Amino acid sequence: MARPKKFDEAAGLQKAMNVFWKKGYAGTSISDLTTSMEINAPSLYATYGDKHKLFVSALQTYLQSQHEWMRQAVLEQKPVREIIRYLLATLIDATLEDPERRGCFMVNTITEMANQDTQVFRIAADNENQIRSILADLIRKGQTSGEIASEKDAEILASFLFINFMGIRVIAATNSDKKHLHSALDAILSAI
Amino acid sequence: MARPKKFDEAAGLQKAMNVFWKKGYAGTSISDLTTSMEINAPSLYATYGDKHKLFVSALQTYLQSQHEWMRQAVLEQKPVREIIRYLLATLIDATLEDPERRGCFMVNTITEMANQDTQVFRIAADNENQIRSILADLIRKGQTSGEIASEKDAEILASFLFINFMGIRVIAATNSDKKHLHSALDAILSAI
DNA sequence: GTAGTTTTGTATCGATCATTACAAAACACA
DNA sequence: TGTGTTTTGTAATGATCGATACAAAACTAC
Repeated sequence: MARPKKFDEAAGLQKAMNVFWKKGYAGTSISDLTTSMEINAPSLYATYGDKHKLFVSALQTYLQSQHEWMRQAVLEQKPVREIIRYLLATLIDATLEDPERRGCFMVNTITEMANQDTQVFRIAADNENQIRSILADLIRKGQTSGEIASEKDAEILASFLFINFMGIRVIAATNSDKKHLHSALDAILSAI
Repeated sequence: MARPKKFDEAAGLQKAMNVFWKKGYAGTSISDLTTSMEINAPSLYATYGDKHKLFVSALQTYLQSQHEWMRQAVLEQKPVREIIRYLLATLIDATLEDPERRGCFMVNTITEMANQDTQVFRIAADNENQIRSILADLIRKGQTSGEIASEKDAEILASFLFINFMGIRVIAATNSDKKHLHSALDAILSAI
């Protein structure tokens, strides 16, 4: 019935995500996006809406893959502490191995816009709740199996872990000392 | 010999800092700055250089006050754990009480630009070294006084604390649950 | 007062910003 | 082979970007 699209919508969104991730919202121009996505501005607007809508879509794409990865890791049949160490260690390694050192797209977005963009603020708050919930479940699992002292408050430990997730993402953007970062994991785990 | 300046240079820098802190580097326009600083563009350029130079000056102003505050706190004649708790608690409260929820200017800058601006990268790395050094000294003080187990590695504990400083600054930008954030401090301190 | 120096205000620079009008191009279906 | 529909490419919109040219204004030193 009509001329078909020349590009893959999901692939374009992925490209957009990578640009926003690297340069931030304000630092990314439509020209940056059309160049990277290899489409024209009218196609971008027709397909993804305006810049802000595309940004939100890119962010949610990122969060989905992030959550999926975390849920996968949590399902593993391994000691809970090992899972937690794996999560933290993988965050460090991923950040250090990224040649562009982009850190965490969600953290970058929070620090850039959460205080000025209510939609972004809600997404960030929602993300925190989801991840804290995953972590709290994991800790409760460790408590029922006896790996973690059951007197401890799982919600608080989850918050503590979440703080360290965020902190590691920031530090690893400027500190390249892999050994040093990994050794901090021992301190983190000692609090659990 | 000449017409004197109508505005206070240091006060203008402070105003600029507050704007950059809230809106970030890319998100701040020269117009935003001249409006807030109540000077004209030519005065801004003549006094502070270009936008990037002004930004770096603002960031260094921020870091100086931050370091001064921390060095002051560390000098207090109180138990080391109390000092650490005070530092963390004050960070939480300051972030929550800021009506603009700007978080930490250094963290915001790292996540916005450290991967694209070598000067900012160096400033961030230098800041990390300074703060980690202050924290390591504090921990060593606690070890000589017997408050902290001397088997522990002071440098690693300092890194651990630094991670939590950064993490708290990010979280407190979107999570307003003061009680909850404060209760996470117990977990942090339990690792020391 | 006058000369010399610097800051100020105005007005503008070319470049780029996000967004869109418009028409040619490319397909599906008849 | 048309007809209808949607995407594409080009080109442009007004607005704003960072940065300055220029001259009037404001001060000090003489």
